[in-house]
Amino acid sequence: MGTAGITDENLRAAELIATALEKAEGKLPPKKRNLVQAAVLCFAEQGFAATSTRQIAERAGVAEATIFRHFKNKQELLERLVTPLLDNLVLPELNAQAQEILDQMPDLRSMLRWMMLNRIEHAVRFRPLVRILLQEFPVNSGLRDVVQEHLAIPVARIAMSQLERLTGATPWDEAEAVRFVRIVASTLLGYLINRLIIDAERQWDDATEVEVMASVLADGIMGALACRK
Amino acid sequence: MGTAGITDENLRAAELIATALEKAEGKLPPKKRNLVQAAVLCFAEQGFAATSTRQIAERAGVAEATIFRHFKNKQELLERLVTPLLDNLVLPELNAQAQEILDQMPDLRSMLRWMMLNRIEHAVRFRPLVRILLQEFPVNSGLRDVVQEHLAIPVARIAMSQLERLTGATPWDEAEAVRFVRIVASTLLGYLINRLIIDAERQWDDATEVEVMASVLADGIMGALACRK
DNA sequence: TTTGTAAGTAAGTAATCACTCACAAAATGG
DNA sequence: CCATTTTGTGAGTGATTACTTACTTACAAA
Repeated sequence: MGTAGITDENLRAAELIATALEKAEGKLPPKKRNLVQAAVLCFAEQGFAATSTRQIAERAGVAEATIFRHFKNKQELLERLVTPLLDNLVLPELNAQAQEILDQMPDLRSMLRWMMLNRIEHAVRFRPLVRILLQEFPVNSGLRDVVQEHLAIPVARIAMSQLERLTGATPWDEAEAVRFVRIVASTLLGYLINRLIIDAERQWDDATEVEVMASVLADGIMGALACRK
Repeated sequence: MGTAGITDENLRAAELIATALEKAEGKLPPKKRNLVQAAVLCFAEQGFAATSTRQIAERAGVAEATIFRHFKNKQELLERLVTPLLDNLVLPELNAQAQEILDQMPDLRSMLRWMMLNRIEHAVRFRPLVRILLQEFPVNSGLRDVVQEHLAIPVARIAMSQLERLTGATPWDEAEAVRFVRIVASTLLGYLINRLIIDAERQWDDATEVEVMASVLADGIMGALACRK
């Protein structure tokens, strides 16, 4: 079955997300755990506004009122799903493990290659969460703020320092660096949209794809810096 | 006022969209025209699912029933907004005017520069439409099909032929070319998301931004092709 | 055993949803 | 002028919405 694999993967991802949430909030009561998993799947499949609380409750095998025992409203259910995950899962791992490895990368191309593979791996594991973020980002200003503060800003900070270290560009032009970071982030984001949403069924060879992206980006950025001089 | 400018721009864009729609469907009855404009604005601001038919009708100064006089349901209202615009506005202009100019571009970098500036200009003019497409793309499969068939495929075809002409790469590796097209499209899309959604208030100097993007991409792609040999 | 609290729910609430219908006004064509 | 079609609407439809209330059950500490 074409989609069955992805459905299975999403189920596993939802469990992963619930477990990750427990690390932030302490052990969840069983029905609250079910609720979280069901909500993740519904929001990812249909979007936030198109998902009803009744639907979430049914999928979780729980009474609708149980949702409002644990979350004050639907919006809070969404944000309490996303925020702790970004804070307790994406960021610490980014700051601790990744920072060290990144600092050992000898050149821009290796750094980009490792960073992209690492991010893709995570996005695939937490696919439903990524879908929710992509969908709700433009329309849900509460969520947009969360993503900006808890994801975009810290990531940009790390990216800037790595770029400064590896390009050896002096004097350091911050405005231009922001443009480079945006190009790299856009390339990765565009790949993820293809990989996770548009063409999720296809067998993707991440290593090959990343090799091309890292090569183009590293060459391009180095070239742009060189001809400025 | 910070947002007032954008609100005004959106109002003008909605009129533009309605006028463009008239080229496809013939002159619209006045209230239908109002409805189209109101729907565009509501969908762009809040998303499709979060917008009620009542809200659209009120904004258009029209009875709710009038919507269903002209459109068989809410989903059809959305698709009848998007499809004719892509077909009668984006595509012909892309095929006729642009193809000639593109063919005269001497190198990859100039081609990318012109193409990106051209697309950005259009995206800014039709900002609400772009927002709708970005928002509903992941969640609305009907709309996704429309965008794929009426936008992505034709655009990719043109991009591939230009890339083949300007890189002078032989033998021509189609799989690799798709990757290049994806990187270029991702870069442009990422810029548009920043420019139109995340940081819409800011004064953007498109020429400068495009110069950097075109430079990085052209250098990167040429470099990647060269070191393959 | 008592007491307090957290977890869970059946049965509601009023409001809102997309959509229909019967009918009037206006435009159109002969 | 009449006949027909198009455009527009007020007043509804039943279904569904997010959320509440009053209540029971489970469980742990005193």
